[in-house]
Amino acid sequence: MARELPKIYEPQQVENRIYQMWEEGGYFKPQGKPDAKPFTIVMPPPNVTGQLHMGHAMDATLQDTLIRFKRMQGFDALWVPGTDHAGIATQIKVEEQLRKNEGLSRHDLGREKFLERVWAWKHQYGNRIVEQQKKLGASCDWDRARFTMDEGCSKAVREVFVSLYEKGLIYKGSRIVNWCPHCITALSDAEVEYVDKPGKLWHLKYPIAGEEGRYVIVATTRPETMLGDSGVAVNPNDERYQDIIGKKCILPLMNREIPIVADDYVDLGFGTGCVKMTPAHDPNDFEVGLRHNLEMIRVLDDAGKVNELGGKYQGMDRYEARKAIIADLEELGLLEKIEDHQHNVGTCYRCGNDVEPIVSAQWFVSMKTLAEEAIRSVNDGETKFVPERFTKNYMNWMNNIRDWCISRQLWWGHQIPVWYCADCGHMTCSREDATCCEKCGSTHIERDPDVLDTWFSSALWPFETLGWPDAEAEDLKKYYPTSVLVTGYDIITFWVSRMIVSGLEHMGQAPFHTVLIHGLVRDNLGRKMSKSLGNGIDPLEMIEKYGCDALRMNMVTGNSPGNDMRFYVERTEAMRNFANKLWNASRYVLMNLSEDAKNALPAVEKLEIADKWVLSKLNTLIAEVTENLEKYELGVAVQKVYDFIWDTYCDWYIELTKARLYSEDQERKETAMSVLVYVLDQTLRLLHPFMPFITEEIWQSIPHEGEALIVAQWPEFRQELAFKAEEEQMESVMNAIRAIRNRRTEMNVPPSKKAALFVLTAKPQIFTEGEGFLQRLAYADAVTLLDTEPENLDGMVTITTADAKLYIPMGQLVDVAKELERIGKELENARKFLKSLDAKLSNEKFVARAPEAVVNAEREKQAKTRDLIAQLEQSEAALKKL
RNA sequence: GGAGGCAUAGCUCAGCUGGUUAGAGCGCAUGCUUCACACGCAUGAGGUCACAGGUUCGAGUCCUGUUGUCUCCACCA
Repeated sequence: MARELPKIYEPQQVENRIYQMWEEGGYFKPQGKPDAKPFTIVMPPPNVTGQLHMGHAMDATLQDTLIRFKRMQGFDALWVPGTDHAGIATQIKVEEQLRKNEGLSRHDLGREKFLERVWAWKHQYGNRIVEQQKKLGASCDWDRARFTMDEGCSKAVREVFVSLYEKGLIYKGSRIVNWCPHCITALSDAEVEYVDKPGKLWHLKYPIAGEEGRYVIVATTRPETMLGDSGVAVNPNDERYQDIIGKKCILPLMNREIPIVADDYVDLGFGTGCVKMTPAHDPNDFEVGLRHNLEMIRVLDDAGKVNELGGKYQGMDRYEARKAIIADLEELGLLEKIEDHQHNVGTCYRCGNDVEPIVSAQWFVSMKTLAEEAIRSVNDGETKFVPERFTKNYMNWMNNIRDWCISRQLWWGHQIPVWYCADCGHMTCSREDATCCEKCGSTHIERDPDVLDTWFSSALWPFETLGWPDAEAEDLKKYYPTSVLVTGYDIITFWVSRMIVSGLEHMGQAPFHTVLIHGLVRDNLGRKMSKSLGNGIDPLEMIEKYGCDALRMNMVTGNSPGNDMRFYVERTEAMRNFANKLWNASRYVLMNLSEDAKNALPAVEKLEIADKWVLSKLNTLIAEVTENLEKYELGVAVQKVYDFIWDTYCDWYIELTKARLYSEDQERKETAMSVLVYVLDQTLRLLHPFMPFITEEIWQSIPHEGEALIVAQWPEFRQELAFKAEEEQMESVMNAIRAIRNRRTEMNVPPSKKAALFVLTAKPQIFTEGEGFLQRLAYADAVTLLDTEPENLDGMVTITTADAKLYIPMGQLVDVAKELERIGKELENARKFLKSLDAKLSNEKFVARAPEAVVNAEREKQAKTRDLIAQLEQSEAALKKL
């Protein structure tokens, strides 16, 4: 059992082996007893094209920590993994490859052949991200892994589309959509990134029809759209323009008569107060156009070039056309002025090109009624956000909901299940692939070429992964609704809110009761990690260098839910050091362990004060950590475990046991060993959700029952191990020890030299009980324990700690003046503190209203501080005599 | 324009429902090869908890305002 362990912990030697052991042991599958409550998490599916980044590391760590915690608590814990087909991202990736390797575009191959290529790509590379997640220690049930384009998900998507269509919640309509002329597809609102850019505001003169020499002046940032103008609008309350409302003006260059209308949309204060209306190329103009029956003239094609309605500008791209139009207007004297204008330009989140609002026929989900239910559900507390403030975020979006454009002009994705009849024009929307028109029976039908927005399938994730639409699927019945959803705040609207909507609509129940939101991982300057900045830190590299456990610890320590985190390699390093600390503490235990040692606590009578102290502290730790984890305060929980291991267990308890371990007293030695092993075992359990690998590795080496730590039982508070009194006594001993060390350091006493500090304690029994340990800790040879007060106090300085008095022979003081100064400072502090306590305690209101415990504590402090001051004064006086 | 976050030690951040003389990691200073660990041990320096008010016996913690900073949503031609 006591095997030779290397001095330095080497995660690389351990992690893969342990992970394999877990996987082969089937421990990632739900482990609950038949009556166990389920605890389910569905993993936010990463893109198949994805490369593991710090965001994934954060995501996975939090989820894995929760799952492992609940698994150990005895829940039937299930973590469902999967990947997302990621429409545009994947398609572009394969297209790029195609172009690079074969010089072909997707059109050269044709839809069917191209899709074969994408699938081939998926089969070759799609598992990469999964393998990378395993490096994070993710304990997902990989056998249940799903892909948003697999058969089951496709069925779910089809079912949802058709059923929403049948309910009239999906419709095809002309709307202004965000169009990317480079990617040649519509983008949802969320896929547009607004970038502040310097631009120009061109003031154009439109002649008023029939009134020679009179103009309206309109301002625009996109003059090329004037080709499609079908009106000019002013505010109905604008006194400047009352007389021209209802008149017409001549659209320059196109020589078209367009009406001047009045609409509230126009802001009196901006520009000239006259706005050109281009209903086909601006969302606001579109709305105004509908109200006033303005013509919809689309002048740009899908690639952003001027089309046949653009007169002589046909064929130019939008920027060329802009130049040409400005030049022409200037020549005609119709360019009033040009102003610099800073404005927010929508750009494609993929390619970065300016988005062009274009009117086109797209599919939409009517969100209004769906959103109402989603709002109600969260209001009723069926789903809670942690931290709570993100509820506002969610509500804000839901309350201002707009219809969701779900069609994308791509090939990779779920193709829209609608067929158009060439003969009667009817649309057939069907769960099965249609072979003929459902209305006229014609076989001249053609399927809609568009595919669905990737988020359309992601929105179904919590139930499609569990077997839906098969309502009888076992997993669905058992694990839906899921428990917690863990994700970053950046996709609350994209994803979380849409899952809530779909869960309520199709399952009749919100998909999870808690949404745990985390922040973004930023670089050490606070910037987002991104490819273009090249400031990303590769989690796999960190794992290779410091170990997975260290990286995971970095993700949870010192971070609170919803807040961003700056990534400091130093922190990972610190966590690596912590792993090593734990490793060596365990080595110490194992080295001293006898062959036949068992993991059982000795009888209470045999426990010594230090044992009771550590057990009692452990007890508190268990209660607190469990509570923190249940409240999703992972950062607080892990900090406590960390402190316990390093401070309580290593720096104090292990040191306290040394005297016994190296003594001849076999019984005392065994007691200490048993407690050492017991506390280590319990601590490993508490730490396991955070640092799964090293804890499992160590746990396998110490005496244990059960197969693996991953499925071991979570520790519980044990009333019989709460030793309040001993805990306090031990703390007082520790304070004395600290004071001794402090004196020694201040007096520059080298360890080899006796400091000749004499300790008298108010509780001598504490000190006499385990002589050995005090000596050791205080550099024993330098301390003499006294049973009674020294008879002659002359030549002694007295220092008082909470429960002990330290007598220091003057001769040992290196510098009397320095010591006097120190005492002076301490006195000053103590007097100040006492004054504040006196004031507090003489305040009747405080005594009357504060809880008794608080008042008593203050009284106690007051007494102690008085004592302290007296002792300090005594020392001061003694020193002054010298 | 609307909403929200953050502001605590040199740096990065914890601090739960208000209650010890405010904490950690890193960094810094001093000493230490003490028989688990120098990826270590010990000791220490360093903070009017952004500013101004308010509530309270009591505020880093709750409320209001100010300043700085970041983010989300909407997007004005």
